[in-house]
Amino acid sequence: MNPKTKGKVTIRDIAELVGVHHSTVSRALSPVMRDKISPEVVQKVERAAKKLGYYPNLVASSLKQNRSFAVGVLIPDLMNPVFPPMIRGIQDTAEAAGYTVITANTDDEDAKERSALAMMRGRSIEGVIVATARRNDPTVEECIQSDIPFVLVNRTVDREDVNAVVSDEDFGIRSVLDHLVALRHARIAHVAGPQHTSTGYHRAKAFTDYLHAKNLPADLVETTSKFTIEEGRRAVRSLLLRDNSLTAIIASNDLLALGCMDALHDMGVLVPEDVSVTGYDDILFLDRMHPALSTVAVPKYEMGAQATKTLLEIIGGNVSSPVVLRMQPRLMVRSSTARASRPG
Amino acid sequence: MNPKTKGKVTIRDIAELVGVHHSTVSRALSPVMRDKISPEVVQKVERAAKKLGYYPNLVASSLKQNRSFAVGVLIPDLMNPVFPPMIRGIQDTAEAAGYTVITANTDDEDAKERSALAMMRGRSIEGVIVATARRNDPTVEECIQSDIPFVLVNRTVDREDVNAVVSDEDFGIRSVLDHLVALRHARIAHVAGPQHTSTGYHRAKAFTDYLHAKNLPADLVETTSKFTIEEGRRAVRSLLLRDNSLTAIIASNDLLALGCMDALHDMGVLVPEDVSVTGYDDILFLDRMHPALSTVAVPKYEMGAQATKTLLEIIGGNVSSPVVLRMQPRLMVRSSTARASRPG
DNA sequence: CTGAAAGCGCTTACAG
DNA sequence: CTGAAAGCGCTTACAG
Repeated sequence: MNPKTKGKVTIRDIAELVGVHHSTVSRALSPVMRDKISPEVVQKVERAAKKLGYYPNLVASSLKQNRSFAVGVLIPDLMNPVFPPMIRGIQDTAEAAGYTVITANTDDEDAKERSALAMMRGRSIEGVIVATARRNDPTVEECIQSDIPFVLVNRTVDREDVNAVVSDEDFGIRSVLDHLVALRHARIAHVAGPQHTSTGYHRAKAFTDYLHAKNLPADLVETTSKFTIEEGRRAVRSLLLRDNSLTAIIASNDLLALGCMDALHDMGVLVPEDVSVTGYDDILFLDRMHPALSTVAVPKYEMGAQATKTLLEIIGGNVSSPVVLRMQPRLMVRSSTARASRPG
Repeated sequence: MNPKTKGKVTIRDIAELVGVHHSTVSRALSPVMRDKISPEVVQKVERAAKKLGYYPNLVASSLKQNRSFAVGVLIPDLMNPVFPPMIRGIQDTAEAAGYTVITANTDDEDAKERSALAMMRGRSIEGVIVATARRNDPTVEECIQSDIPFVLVNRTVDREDVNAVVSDEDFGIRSVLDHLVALRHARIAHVAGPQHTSTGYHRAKAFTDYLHAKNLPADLVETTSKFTIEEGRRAVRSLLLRDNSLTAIIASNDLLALGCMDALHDMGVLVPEDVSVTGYDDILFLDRMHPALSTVAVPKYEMGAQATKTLLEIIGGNVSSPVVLRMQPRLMVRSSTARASRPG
């Protein structure tokens, strides 16, 4: 049962027990080399391995093969509800391919990002999935410089020669605007996310582009410095101070939208009777809130899974030229949006 | 800038550049061995390392030292909102001590649990934090057998010679019952969690113990097979079929409570006017729901942090005798509980 | 089909 | 204070 404590059984112990060279044991245990070994020996080795409670030492194997079968993931904060589904998608896909994933939280701080990447490089990760990218990102530059395979997810960078899996922000924002316009809203505001992120930037751009195309005013934009509830509160107050004729607010993500609803509630403004509010991402439990937040659902799990598949292909050398994959998001109409209180 | 691509710079490259033996480089780069090397050499080595863009190969170092500076974490599912804060507590604490964490989802399936542990052992993790324990758990037995340092978190096992960080279930359930009794509830039901988990079991036990002590009936207990919303729905229907005089339901966790509220809503039973409902854990956004769920808050981040500290101490050889740490939970009264509709 | 040898990049007693 | 050697547990050309 427990022949040697501390899991110190090596390939040499098996070799000794079976009476062959340890290189033969190595081959017998390797799925790809196994067919070069006689079936009887393979069987003996397997039995002995089981009997001794052998676990292959992956770190020795990594060192020799110069592969770690590990990938890194950089996210801002695990506690932000957008990420768990994305990471689960990454983990499931990586694991199915025999890879381990190492996740690090950067809190969107440059120092943490650098040290996380350094740690990952030290662990010889074969590639990295980056969910923390800013439009101009030093970490991404480092990956390019150092030839580390990487795929961006959720956010991307301005340069277009990289692999990325993002949501189609333009489509998402247009769906929201179509919906709001159909509800007769004319004074629509935007609580924009940080402009150094592709999500914040492209959603804001989609917003103004749409309104300009329809000859509607696009002056009601308040930019935030972080995708947080607090920033959402602040933005709404500032917006209402500037112009209280607005009847709808499109927030750049759900957390900002939640902050908007909080502040509106505090000011006695009713959602959706007085003002409609929308979010983006479709995080957990939005449908149970009061009012239930209308939002744009992005396929978080699938994005993680897809990014991982792409990364694994790059690692495998199937060097498709860089491509950004735009996943189609879906408008979720719930009860935070209604007919405009003051139709345009 | 980029002297060698692919991060292949080794200690030998530095040695060559500086003109010393590679073992000297190793010493100069090691915080603990550094003082055995002349300051000038140390400086030269550091400069050369920076110039060449050197990253220490942690896998080689691990192999030699037989330490990996990595710990494993076993959780059921990252997407269950109880876990992200716990894992963040684990990651922050581990990282501060120079450790990397590898997380695996087991979906409470035995096969996944075993293969996850096998993978972690292969990666020479120095210890593991287990959030998936059943009261009688083969994985825990394996850790004991194999002398793998481990700490349980959230759930524990029946045997008491293990380290565990859990919430004080008895205290938590008593707080809820005190609150409900003060609101004049007399027919109180319990939607119990799976009895093979310590949380499900101890919360149920606390429930019946309390009522017995107060000479109140404790017959309204419905046991579920999983901590899920669906099981919560099912349990409530079954409970109401058995006895519709109940005025309050204590669910074993928040997900079950959410399911209870859903089913009650579908049946036209008002919460809290007709029936009060409570949860356990205090997951994200409960305060924004409708009605806001009263629950027992457990310090998830702190539990993760504490479990990690304990694990690191065990690894360090500071073998305090096994101790289970019971963190004090806190009753959060919100709007899903109110005065009994039919006082006892 | 199998063995013997070399080596992945480090660390660390052992000398000096 | 520094060098030379050995070795962590594997894998894999090279022979046979």
